[in-house]
Amino acid sequence: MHTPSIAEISAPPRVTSVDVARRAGVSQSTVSLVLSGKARGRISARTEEAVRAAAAELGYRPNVAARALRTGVARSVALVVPDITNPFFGRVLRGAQRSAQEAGYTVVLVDIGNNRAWEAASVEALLAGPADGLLLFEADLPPGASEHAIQIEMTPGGKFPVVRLDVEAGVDCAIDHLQSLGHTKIGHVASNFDAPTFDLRRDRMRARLGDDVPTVAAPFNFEGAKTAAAPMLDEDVTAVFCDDDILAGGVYMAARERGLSIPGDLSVVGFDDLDFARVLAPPLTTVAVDAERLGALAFSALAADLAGEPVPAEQVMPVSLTVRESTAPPR
Amino acid sequence: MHTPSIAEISAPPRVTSVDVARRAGVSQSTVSLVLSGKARGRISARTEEAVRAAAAELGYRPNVAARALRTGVARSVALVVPDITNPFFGRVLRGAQRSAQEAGYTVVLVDIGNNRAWEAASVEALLAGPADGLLLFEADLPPGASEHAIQIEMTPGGKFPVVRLDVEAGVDCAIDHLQSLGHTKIGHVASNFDAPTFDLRRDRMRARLGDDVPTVAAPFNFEGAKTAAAPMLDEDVTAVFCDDDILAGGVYMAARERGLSIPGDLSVVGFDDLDFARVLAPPLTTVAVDAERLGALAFSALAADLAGEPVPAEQVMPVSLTVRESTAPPR
DNA sequence: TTGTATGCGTTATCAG
DNA sequence: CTGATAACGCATACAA
Repeated sequence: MHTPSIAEISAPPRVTSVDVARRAGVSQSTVSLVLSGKARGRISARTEEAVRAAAAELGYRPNVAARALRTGVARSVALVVPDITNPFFGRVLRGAQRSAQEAGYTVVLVDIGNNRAWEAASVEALLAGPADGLLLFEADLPPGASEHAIQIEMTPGGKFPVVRLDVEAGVDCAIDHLQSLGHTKIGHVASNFDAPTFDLRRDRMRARLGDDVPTVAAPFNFEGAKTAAAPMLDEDVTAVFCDDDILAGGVYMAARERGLSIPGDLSVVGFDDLDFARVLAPPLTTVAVDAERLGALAFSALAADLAGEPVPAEQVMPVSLTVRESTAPPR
Repeated sequence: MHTPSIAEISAPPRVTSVDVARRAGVSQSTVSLVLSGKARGRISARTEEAVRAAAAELGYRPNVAARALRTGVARSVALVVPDITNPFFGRVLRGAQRSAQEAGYTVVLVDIGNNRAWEAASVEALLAGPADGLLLFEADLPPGASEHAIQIEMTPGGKFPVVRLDVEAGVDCAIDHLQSLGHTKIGHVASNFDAPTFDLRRDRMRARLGDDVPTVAAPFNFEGAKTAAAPMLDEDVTAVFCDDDILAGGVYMAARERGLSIPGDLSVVGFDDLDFARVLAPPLTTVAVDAERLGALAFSALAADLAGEPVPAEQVMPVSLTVRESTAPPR
């Protein structure tokens, strides 16, 4: 029976490897050896057992700061996203965290908050931080920021390996679907956010439908997308492809305002398959992507890089079209 | 002109305070004094200037691990949330981060992922981590996990101060609104997630409408909420109050499936005012809460606690009803 | 098989 | 006003 003293209760009972050593009747280095798994064939089973027991009894937890200082690695990576308020990035983060946890890593999130001014400060904080590597979502960083990074949803050719969605295939299956329904007048509700993934969408749309495909550029929120998309509804189009489900939501609002019915008067296709796509009326046809897997894959790539293993310059993840009720033949 | 050597480019140019000292022609301790702002009246202005200049030229960045080891504080806090995929928590995180950044803190996110099994592991990782304090959203932690914590959306009386929304006022204004419209038969679409904030809603509903208020308990996703809420639509109710907008989304889906019109056949009120509430058809009347401010307030409380300042046992934040088009008089 | 000694980069105490 | 010097807790080369 162990009766904790007042001191133990009120002060953080920081127990160190020295405490464990004392308790187990061995030296501190032995404790370190055992607890970092390097005891194989060096420490007797009996001693090892004693050390583990002492550590457990004392509730020993290695001090990460000390370990990081000594080894030079923090076993932590940073994930930089444009807007954590967007559920898509939440999923990416979750995937990265799940994968990281298995590898004994911690991922710290840096939310740019769609705020360019903020970005500098965020990155600053991050650089000062103990991240061994970076997961950059649609972000570039000052050169020299870190040796190890993976870029997500960027175009290859830069300094770091990239992991991205097969955006071209996404556009293709959306357009294929619309065309097979009989649509010939298709518009593009594009994102006004300057990121390579949206360039890819634009280029693919033009490749498929010509350089003069009707286009509007919309901001990444429902209200803004609604006003930006409105002019598109006056164009002579029977269907629109939206760069993102958020933008599609804006189109729904604009259509409602004008008394246009979806899909009767206008077919709509989104991108991402966010949760709310199914509660829209009618449920949105959209390009589904596995955001969690994207995050997990990005982390794996970074982990490999940190371990000194080779990492492919580009990995692309498949996407697929989820057909719901926002698309129908033109009338 | 400084021509970087190969080594400087390929290896992380980890510059330490010793390097700065050498460059400035002073001792390392002088550098430390200057750069941690403790130079007031101890170091000459000339020396201080020289040190700063050297630090800037070299791009010096204090090593956080070393600092944490020496001082025992990491200037970092952890935020534990049930589900980062929910935009609400994204907003809370952003608020906390904004506030933390101003105070020179970093916030690391721990996403429980609605996964009870995962929770233990997450918490484990977190405890090993360098967090000075904890922001716990709807979470309890093993006692002794940390000395310093703030609980968010919990009931007071526990070990830690709490910051929460004025849920009772939220329920009240929702019910007031519905009653003033003429509704007398009001149902409750409750969350089946076991958290104090939902107990509060339930209790308040009963206080207002009697213990036999028609109730269903629904899971926190559209599809699940839809099936759980369906039976409610067979009840003799003309309006429902939903514990959350997500649940309200489920009600929309169920209503659509049965050919019920909102608000004609059924008035619906949500809670949280998530972004998608406005793109629903019709736009959702809901209790608006300032999630970012909630996060910011929670961090401030924790910072005060860490600084040894007193923290109120409970802080409650106001909410307000946003009336849109999902509510109308019963017919 | 185990223990001793050393240093990671900082901060902080104390002499000078 | 400034410079030695001693920890902080851990990992590891080397000695025993």
